[in-house]
Amino acid sequence: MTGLEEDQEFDFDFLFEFNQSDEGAVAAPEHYSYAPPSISTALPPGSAHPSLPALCHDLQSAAPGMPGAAAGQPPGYGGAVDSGPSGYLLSSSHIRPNGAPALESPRIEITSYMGLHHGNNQFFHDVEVGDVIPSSKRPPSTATLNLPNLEAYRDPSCLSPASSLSSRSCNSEASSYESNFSYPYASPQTSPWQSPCVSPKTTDPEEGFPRGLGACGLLGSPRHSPSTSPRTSVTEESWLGARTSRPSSPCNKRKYGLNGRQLSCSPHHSPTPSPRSSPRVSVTDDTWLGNSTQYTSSAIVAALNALSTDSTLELGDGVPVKARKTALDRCPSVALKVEPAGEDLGATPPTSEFLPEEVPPFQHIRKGAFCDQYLSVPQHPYQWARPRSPTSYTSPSLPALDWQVPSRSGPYELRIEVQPKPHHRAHYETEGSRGAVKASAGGHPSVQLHGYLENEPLTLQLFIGTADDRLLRPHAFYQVHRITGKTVSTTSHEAILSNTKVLEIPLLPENNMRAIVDCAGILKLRNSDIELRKGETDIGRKNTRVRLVFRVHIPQPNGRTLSLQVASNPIECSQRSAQELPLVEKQSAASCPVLGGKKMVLSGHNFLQDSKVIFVEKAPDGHHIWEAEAKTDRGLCKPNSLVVEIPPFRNPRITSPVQVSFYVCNGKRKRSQYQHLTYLPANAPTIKTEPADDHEPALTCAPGGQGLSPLPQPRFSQQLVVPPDPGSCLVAGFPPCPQRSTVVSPPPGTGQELHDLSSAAYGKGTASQGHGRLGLQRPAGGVLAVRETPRPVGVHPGPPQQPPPALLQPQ
DNA sequence: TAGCTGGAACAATCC
DNA sequence: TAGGATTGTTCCAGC
Repeated sequence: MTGLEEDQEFDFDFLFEFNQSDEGAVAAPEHYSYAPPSISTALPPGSAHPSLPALCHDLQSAAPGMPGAAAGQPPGYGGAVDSGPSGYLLSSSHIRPNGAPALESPRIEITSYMGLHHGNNQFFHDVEVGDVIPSSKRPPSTATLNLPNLEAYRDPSCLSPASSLSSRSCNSEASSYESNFSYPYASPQTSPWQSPCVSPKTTDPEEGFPRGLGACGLLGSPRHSPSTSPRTSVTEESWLGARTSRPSSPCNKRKYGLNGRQLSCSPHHSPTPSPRSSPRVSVTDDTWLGNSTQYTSSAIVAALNALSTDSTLELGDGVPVKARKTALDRCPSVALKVEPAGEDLGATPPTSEFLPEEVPPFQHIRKGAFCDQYLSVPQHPYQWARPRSPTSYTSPSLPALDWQVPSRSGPYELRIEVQPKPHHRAHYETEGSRGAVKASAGGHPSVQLHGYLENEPLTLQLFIGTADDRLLRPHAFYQVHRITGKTVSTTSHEAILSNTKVLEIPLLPENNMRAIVDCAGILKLRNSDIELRKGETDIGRKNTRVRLVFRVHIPQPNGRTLSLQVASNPIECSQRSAQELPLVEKQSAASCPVLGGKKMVLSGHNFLQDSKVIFVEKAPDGHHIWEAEAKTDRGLCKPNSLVVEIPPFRNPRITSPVQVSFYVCNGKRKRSQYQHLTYLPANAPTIKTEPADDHEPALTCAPGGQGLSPLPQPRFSQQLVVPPDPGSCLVAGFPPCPQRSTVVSPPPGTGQELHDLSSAAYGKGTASQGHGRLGLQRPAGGVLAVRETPRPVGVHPGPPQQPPPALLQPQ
């Protein structure tokens, strides 16, 4: 329980309410006991400048409580943000005549880094080549500060696949600093013009900038691409991916892909087709992601991030995923701190919000320099530029996207009123949009913030999150895609936060703080492109399940910002999977007497007459220690429902509830996600077994479930101050695997996260118990936040904040 | 015409 | 290692 104690401690200390004041910012670090200086230990000799710590880290990295974590993390978050940034920014804001940031001497590393970018950076290169944007137009400051971001952001979209050669090499080698930067030049094939940014559509004023600052503006994307491009999405979609033709797999899959229309006609492609020789765009990926930063200490990257004016802009791209996760993701928060405007990152309002006069130097840079990262919004009653109360909205720090944030706190609750359909075929960059995610019953998902009585509109953030057994985090292979058009009634903005595209939707008081999400599609990025990112450890194959993650940042009277988050039920995005894999959306029972025999109705999709339902008990290490096939009533089997008789548990003498998993199997490799069910001791009172529709959180959530619960009860009790959310646990059935595994059924957002946590812990049985990889934290507001520690970065020197892999890894 | 959709071909990868 | 099964990605066609 040592660990537990520590966690608990975190719980209370950890804040998700970010205080715009130093106090708040520092809070986290303090709790973590992070020693800003710790950075130095992690950073390369040169990078360990005192100033960096402040800039670089964020909360993410370490699981609080972990020794390693403590050492690594926080410096950045708290201290860094508050102290560092401001000062740092100030100084950095001064731009050198040449556009390079006026960094202070100690930051030699950074300076050099920047220099590299400047000189070698693809970004710059492109710009020059493209000749699209006069250098004069690019504010030096912007260029300097954003460079990393730009690059990162842009690479994917702008680089032509052709350039991949170099990228590949970079990838593989990832070794030399030079190699990184070299490819732009090295590869003659790289055609700056090809940048997706060139998409005709981009020409649209609205669309143009949005894509990311970097993407377009900074790139100065010529946009002269053939207007013929049929897909509007090109621009948007390409932002991330390497746009090109095919390459997904290591080899080009299709002959025609290279020769065919893609090359010749595809509007997406740059006017100047890239030589076949460079089949892959990966360069882009590498470039944008790992490129510049990959050779740099993550800390430096973070620092750069901090320098970046725009929180939304991130260096992350240039950083190995791992690093990115740990450092960059948080960057936003850090960056925000820097922003005086008082915009919170998450709620990041469009830059447009700031009036030039009002905008601090950086903001200026941010806005003027590059196009906004935000897409312009269609006319709508809601004014993005609508002024916000400066006093309350100044909180600079916001939780990184991979932080686990509760869905409810105090009087507020962010709730998904209408869940999305369990299936939504995502579209590739090479395809046209497949439309917005819809609700099962028709219409679209909707989200509402309850308990908010102010008149100020807020911003609802939406991004695509994972739906696996691990903690919720931005999905590496999917991005939210903004849908526009006549059929879309909801206005939205796009922003990029740590490599993750975020859709920002207004939550208006006049709409009861409810938003109908009819503007969000899902873009699939090629596995090969993502997997090639430095440090990316996730694999795309069969990783086709996502969740819509909604966040809102509520300004508090005390100047802090309260962040709430809720995740939808899982959504299967693969065409084939959606057609073939069984899917359990609901289960009529959450628990059953240990002797079994109880009938349970499963609702979902793709059930077959010969579908089998297998119950399994997993050991902490994930091994199945018991398996039993449930009897199914074939006569009652329908494509959307299945009736099974729960088999008796292997040990009829259990004295405490035991949670097991089960799945529907349609054949080899055609299994549903794990669902959960709790066996109750024979003499124990049945907690409750209700139809899934009832969304009974109970059962599993009952304290009695301790046996299964990976996490100490106290933890949950604190978090789950909230009544079980209907949409959560049991009901959400579908994939919620992890979530349900817990004994608690928290609200969709929070709960899920928590569940994940627990499940992870349970599954792994590792350190998670005590203070596993996750940091369970509790905001000042009393809300706990659980955060998954960053995935270990394979390639780079782990950011200082990185905790020991073992502890960090959820799975 | 552009955006959505459903379906399926083709190729890489897995088993 | 060969071959079938899967899965990912792209293309096509219809609405």
